[in-house]
Amino acid sequence: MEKFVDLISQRVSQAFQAAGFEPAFGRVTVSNRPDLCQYQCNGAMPAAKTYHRAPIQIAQAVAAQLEGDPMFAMVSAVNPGFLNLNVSPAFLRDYVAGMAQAERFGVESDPNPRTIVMDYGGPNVAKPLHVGHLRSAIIGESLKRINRYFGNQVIGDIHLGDWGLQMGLIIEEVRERQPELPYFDPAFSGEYPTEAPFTISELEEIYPCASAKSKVDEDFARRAHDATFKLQQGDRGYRAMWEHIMRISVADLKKNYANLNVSFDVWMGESDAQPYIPPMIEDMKAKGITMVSDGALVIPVQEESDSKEVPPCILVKSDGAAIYATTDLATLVQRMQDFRPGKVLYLTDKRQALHFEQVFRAARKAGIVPPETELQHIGFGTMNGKDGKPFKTRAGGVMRLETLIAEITDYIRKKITENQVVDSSEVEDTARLIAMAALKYGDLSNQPTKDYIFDLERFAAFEGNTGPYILYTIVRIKSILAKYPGRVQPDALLAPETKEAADLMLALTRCADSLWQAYRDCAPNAICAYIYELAGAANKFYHETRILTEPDASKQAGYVALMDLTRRVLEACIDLLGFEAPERM
RNA sequence: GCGCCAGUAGCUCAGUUGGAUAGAGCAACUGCCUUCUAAGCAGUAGGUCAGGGGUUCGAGUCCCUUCUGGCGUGCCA
Repeated sequence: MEKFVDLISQRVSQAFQAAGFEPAFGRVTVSNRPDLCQYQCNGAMPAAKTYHRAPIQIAQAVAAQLEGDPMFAMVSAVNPGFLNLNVSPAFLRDYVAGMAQAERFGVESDPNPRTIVMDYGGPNVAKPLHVGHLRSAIIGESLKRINRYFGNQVIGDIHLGDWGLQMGLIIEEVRERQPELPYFDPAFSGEYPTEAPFTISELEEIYPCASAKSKVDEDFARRAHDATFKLQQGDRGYRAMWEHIMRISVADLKKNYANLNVSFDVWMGESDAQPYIPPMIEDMKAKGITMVSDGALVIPVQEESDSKEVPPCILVKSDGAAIYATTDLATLVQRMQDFRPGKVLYLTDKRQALHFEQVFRAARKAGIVPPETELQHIGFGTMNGKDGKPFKTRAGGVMRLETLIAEITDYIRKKITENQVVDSSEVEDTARLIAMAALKYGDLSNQPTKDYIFDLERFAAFEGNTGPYILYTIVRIKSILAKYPGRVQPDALLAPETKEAADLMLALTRCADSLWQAYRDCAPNAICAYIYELAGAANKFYHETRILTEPDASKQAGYVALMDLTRRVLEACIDLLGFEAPERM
């Protein structure tokens, strides 16, 4: 379906043309003065410049063309040259009824869908997920769903950090603790044990311990580097140890992401890209785009138009080892080969912006991606504590994601238990759903690129602009629908008789605009802003209209149809954000 | 040093290609539950849009400049 505001714009553009002006001036927007009108067109003012006439005269001429049009209930030209518009109840009703019966509310897909590889999550194996991983997971999951909604084929790849120095650190630390293990015996030629010599919780303790040690103990740091190198050279024992680490860690990661309702289609990692590195580097050398600088092999990526200095992309460090840029490039080679994507979208902390700029330029120079394949990096901001500094536990450490989720869930569980609306058997599931809504809405309602302050009590509050408020609105509607004895008939919608009904319908018509904006700008926050507006309109209507006691059956059916469509739109939107609503709360 | 991002109500944030009186929420205060979930609704109060200059009929929005904060700036990821 054509967007509601576009239909109005088209009509007003015709009127501009009929009055002898460029139709392009007829663009209509949602009114910023809802007390005066529903929609406005400001085109008469720029047109005044072109045609050397007073803006109010132009507005009046256009208004005259629209006189009596069934689309509008009110058209007026006001000083200095605004065109104020109200749509007619019948026109509004028909559009909303069309939405109710259309597939996906009449929101059109992208006419040029692509295959999109999304790189998000990015956890390191053997390190517990912490709050720093939250944003990538939440924003990534939402963008994946939004891109799919518009018809793209999206492949979500977790891109595990499974090949860097941290693997050497872990291996070296395990060796210090258990030197007798066969993995460390170069003479050992038998089968390695199938059971890992550590559990997930031991593994999670080993890494921070080794990492701290490497910062004070130079000799240990050097041995960890050696271990990393040996692993990368394919040492049999180290490889077996690495596989243990991977198996245990990935199982734990899957569990944790499942708790967040975040999923990936592909569980590949840095290690999977390794085989692509040597041929890729040979190819780059053959193309003559590399050079040796300070002992490292690099690709210069500085461009004439740069206002800043862009350091070269390092492929091979002076010690002969690969670096993350190398791995990212090789991963790109792999992705082009496996998926032929039209777009590769990366979600990481915004501090990596320069790194991706370098990698993208190097990839273009090396011809790894064709010109038509888009490379995009979305750098998101940091999640800060109430003090405005990166979020920490009270003790000053990094907070684990599990802990954070448990804290929010506890807080919510306590509140819903006090309210006693939810059956005790449903408390746990309901608390989890509300906690997810609180956490995800709290994050997604901010612009992805900005830092934001995480405040448990604010996010989990049941009032104001929060996830729980949205859920509460849905639950209230569901409650009415459950008590309504008849069947919901989308076509029973009636033209609005009250301001509340008209405002709710107008809010519903804006669904497509918000979803498109979220899609175009990679901005789930546009959906949050929209459903907050829609939920507000729904609550006002709910408050002003008695539905279940309405004696007129056709009016009642109309109200129910309106409520049901509102519920469906809200539920579709929160699904795109990655959470869902309970039956009661 | 250079580059990028940010600065809007006490706090947390919106603010569409430049449009009318800069919007929400929280906190504060005031109303509304014998009636579909009051986790709601209605209202009051709260602003030098960091400062200064410029472009424009019109600037939170565009340009210049100053200040403040954050981040980045070749061998960590």
